[in-house]
Amino acid sequence: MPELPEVETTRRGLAPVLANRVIQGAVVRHRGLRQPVPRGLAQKLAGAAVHALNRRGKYLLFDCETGDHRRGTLLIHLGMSGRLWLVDAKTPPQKHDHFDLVFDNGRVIRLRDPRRFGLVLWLKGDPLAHPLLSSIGPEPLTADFDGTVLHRATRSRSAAIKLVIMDSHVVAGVGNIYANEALFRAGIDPRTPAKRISRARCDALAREIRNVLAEAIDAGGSSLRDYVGSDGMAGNFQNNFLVYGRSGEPCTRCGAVIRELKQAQRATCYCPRCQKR
DNA sequence: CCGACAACCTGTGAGC
DNA sequence: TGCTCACAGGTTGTCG
Repeated sequence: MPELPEVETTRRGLAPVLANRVIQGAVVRHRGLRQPVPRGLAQKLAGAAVHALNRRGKYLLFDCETGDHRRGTLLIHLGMSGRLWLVDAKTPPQKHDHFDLVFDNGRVIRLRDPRRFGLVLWLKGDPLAHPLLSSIGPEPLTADFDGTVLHRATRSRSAAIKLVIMDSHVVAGVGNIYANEALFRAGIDPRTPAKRISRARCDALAREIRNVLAEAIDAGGSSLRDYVGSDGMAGNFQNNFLVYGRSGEPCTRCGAVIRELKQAQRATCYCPRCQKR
């Protein structure tokens, strides 16, 4: 399931499949995603070459050149329950298989998304200028993001730090799990008002956000083929969660009992002893 | 600008 | 076994 590390894992798994390939066609079985899948998308994609597969936050960007030599971007977001599977053209679609990208070698990238919070769009021109992407914050794994950036972005925010690092306009791609994990690693109470966090602790938090995301990508990367193949999620970083899903268990660092509460209707797990305001 | 909250949708597991 | 409820890895829009 799709947090930034899984999206990146998916990207890395699919990129070699796309290299030097032409899209033969596309199949739209259900247009009712977060936004309607645009009419005419399949015709637009037929005959297009994919030059690259990029990622921005949790969005996948297929950089395409259509049959009439126009540049465009197929934008896919996996929402809460979306996955991309690599299958053969003859594989029968199952329930919730809403979209296929069919390649000239008979391989198919298939989107399965039960909850339909995902997105399939066609963007003309500069994709990063599209409203969905233009206001996204810095990529956490590039030099665009560090403690200085985080400190500046949090000065006006009285909301809890966990909510602020999950705000995609502050930093791209930090979801519920990794927000919890990064705050534990940085020793910060998730309820702390963001503006009250010192420069030094912003440094630590930015560093731990980067660390946990990078480690998770490495863990997913160890079983790339399985993930993008047909066996579903094969990353193993879930074994490395230190707080998420561990309420009631002893903290791995200090032994105190991990607690759970709700912030904006999302589960927050934290160690009451290791994490300070 | 900021924060709180509802909305979108289906599947799953717990509890009765 | 079956019902109801809470909850799930995300994002956007609205309202005060």
